[in-house]
Amino acid sequence: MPKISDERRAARRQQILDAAWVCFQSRGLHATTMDDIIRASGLSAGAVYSYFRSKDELILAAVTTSLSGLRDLVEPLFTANPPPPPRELLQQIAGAIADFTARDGYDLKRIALLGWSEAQHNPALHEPMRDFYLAFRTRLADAARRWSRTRPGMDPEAMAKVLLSLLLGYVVQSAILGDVAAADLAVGLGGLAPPHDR
Amino acid sequence: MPKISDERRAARRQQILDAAWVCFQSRGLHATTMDDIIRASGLSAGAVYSYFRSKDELILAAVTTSLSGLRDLVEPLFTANPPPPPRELLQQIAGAIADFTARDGYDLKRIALLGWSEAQHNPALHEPMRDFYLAFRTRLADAARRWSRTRPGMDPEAMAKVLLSLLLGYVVQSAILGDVAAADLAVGLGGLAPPHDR
Amino acid sequence: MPKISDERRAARRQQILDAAWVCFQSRGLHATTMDDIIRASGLSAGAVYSYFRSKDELILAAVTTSLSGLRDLVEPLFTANPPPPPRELLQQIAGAIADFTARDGYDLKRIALLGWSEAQHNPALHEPMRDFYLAFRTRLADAARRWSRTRPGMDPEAMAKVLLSLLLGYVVQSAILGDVAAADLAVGLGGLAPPHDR
Amino acid sequence: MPKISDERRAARRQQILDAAWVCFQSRGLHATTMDDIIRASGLSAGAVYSYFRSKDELILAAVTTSLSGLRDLVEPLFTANPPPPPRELLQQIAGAIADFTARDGYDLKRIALLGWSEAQHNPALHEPMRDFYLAFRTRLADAARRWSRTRPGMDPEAMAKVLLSLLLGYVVQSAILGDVAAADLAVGLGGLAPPHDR
DNA sequence: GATGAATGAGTCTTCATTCAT
DNA sequence: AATGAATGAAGACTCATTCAT
Repeated sequence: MPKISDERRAARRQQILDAAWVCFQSRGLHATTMDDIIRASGLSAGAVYSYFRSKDELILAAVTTSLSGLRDLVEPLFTANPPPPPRELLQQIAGAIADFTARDGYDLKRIALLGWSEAQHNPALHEPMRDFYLAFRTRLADAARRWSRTRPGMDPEAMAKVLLSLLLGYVVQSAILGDVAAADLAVGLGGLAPPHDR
Repeated sequence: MPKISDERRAARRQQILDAAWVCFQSRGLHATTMDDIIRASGLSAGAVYSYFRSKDELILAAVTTSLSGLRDLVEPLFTANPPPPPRELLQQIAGAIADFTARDGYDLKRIALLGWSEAQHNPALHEPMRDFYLAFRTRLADAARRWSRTRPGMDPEAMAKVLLSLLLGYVVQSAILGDVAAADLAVGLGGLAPPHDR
Repeated sequence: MPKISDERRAARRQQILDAAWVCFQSRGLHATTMDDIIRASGLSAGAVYSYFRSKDELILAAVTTSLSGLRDLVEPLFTANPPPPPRELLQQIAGAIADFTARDGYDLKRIALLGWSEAQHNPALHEPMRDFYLAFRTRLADAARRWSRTRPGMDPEAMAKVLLSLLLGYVVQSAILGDVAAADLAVGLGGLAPPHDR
Repeated sequence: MPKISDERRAARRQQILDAAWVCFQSRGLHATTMDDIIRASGLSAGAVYSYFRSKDELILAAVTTSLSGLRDLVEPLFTANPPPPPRELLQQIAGAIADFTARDGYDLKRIALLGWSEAQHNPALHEPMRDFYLAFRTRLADAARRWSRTRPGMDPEAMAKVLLSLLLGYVVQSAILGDVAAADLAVGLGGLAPPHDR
């Protein structure tokens, strides 16, 4: 076979990555064997290893690819000026996460947990993940800063931390309990916060 | 009469469980070998296996023990009548999680991620975990219900989902970004919610 | 099984080493698979790996063990005072090498070639081998120095180099052509050297 | 008519062989992968395989080519009539081996060890090698026979074995200890042999 | 003719678990 | 009851070779 085109190469890579996602999701990162992925990808061991040097590299690629896919989905939501009010923005992002999930048959929410867990002991994974969530939180803080203009005295950083927690927690709760909808966040948030408490 | 008293047995079990936690935390659930745990526990392979039939059983015990430890810590916070206002309760629980973490040198927040991840593919783990968080959320809904009395029109179930998300997300964010304090939740929550958004 | 005695451990090690020698000799260092050795040793993979951490370590042990075995056999030949004349010493050492060979069914001469070859690209092997042959040559130079007393003007270092070459070359020639006896060295040496040439 | 001229074919073959030598020397026969050679040769896998059917064939060609290269270098030394005296001939041959070594950046002495080692388990390699050294020794015996005319009672065959041993051992000692010069052989030989011993 | 992507059998090594002593 | 040596199935990865383009 002569030199393969770049698109073909990229397509093969994606084909392997997709196979990996499916396996990772159904068996977990470590319980998935290379053989699982190889079989699922429909390629040979050698072919898979010519695209990804090791299982670790495959895990890294799978997680970072997923991260950047999520970013592409969420990024547009931050361009509105002025930003939608907190609860609406929250619902939009949570909705985007849920949509991403539906795509291609694997559940981002469940897979996110795998990545977070792995990142605890895998610095090569932790670093890009940290960068991603930091950048994400910065976006949220930007929005919070603009909300705060109309009502001073707020702490945009803390608001961003709360918003991010809400989203991350939504993912966890969905993965474990499975009965949380994006809309619940907005609705539930309405009942909390001042002036009700205290 | 057993050659080894029940207390001694329980102590041995805990000794193994502690060793397992330390290993799990620093290496991850799957990357930790039984040999790691055996060595860390200071016992022999046979001894460890006489207390836990398999690695899976050890993982299960480690996770459920940790879950019930957390419950014991959080439970008292729900007994106050009337319950503290949302933001205060939130901070108390988050504080308890952080305290639990500090205990014994292992970080519950980081370990929680391992358990959630594992539970995605381990039904024996998923079930008790689901039960735990469901019970936890019920507690939160109870509190929400009582808050709602003074101000009707709220949705206690949705409020509980938001509170739980906030707490779970706090754990994730702490584990990945590491710069979130229990107090941030209360502060940040103040800036969100009505009447500001719309 | 309780703790194994040191002798038993050493015996097991030797058992594996013997199996390795047989395989190495008949298949070569690299063409021998760990599975070959495992099967030949009559133990399990895990058992073999509990005695030798890797194939490289096994190769190293096999070669250095053989080297020190040879040393033990040759060392006594250097204790005679005064040393036997060159041709006699040569024949004694070559004879010892041949004897070593006969022992236990593997041929040191053929195996030596494997070790030399491997040492070219394996520093961990090259170093002890270099040390061994350097020490060996020092012994030869000591003997040469004593011969030189009765007839000055000789160069003991060069004589040692020649003697060592003769012995090493005897091994190579035996391994490749197979028709050289220890006695040939002494006989043939008689025809060379002054005053005949020039 | 072939698309590629015979000279071009021969040049390509040599190009591959050269690449192989460089790889073999620096990594060893087995540790060198076909990919190493392919890359070093600057050709494609298919091209290399069109010149050599297998790695074994490449190894065989590399060794026999090297052997015949050495023969071409040494052969002229045997044409002198009468032959130079033993020590001088020895030094000339050893010098030729060293020169061959210097050529093209690979060291025949180190590579010879690889070939000898491989020949132990590779009959296709052992046979031509045996033939080569046998022929070489015959040349040496011829010379010895002529030396013996002036001084009867010598054993030309044994003398040839000693000379060959000396040369082979010189190669080994150079490869392992690296501090032997061609001249050492002649000098050292002077101190051995009768009438000193006995 | 040439290319180099793909193949897949085979290698080394690990590790949960057992059981003879 | 306790020990820890032994087991062996399985996993990640390599590499000589082929063949579609």
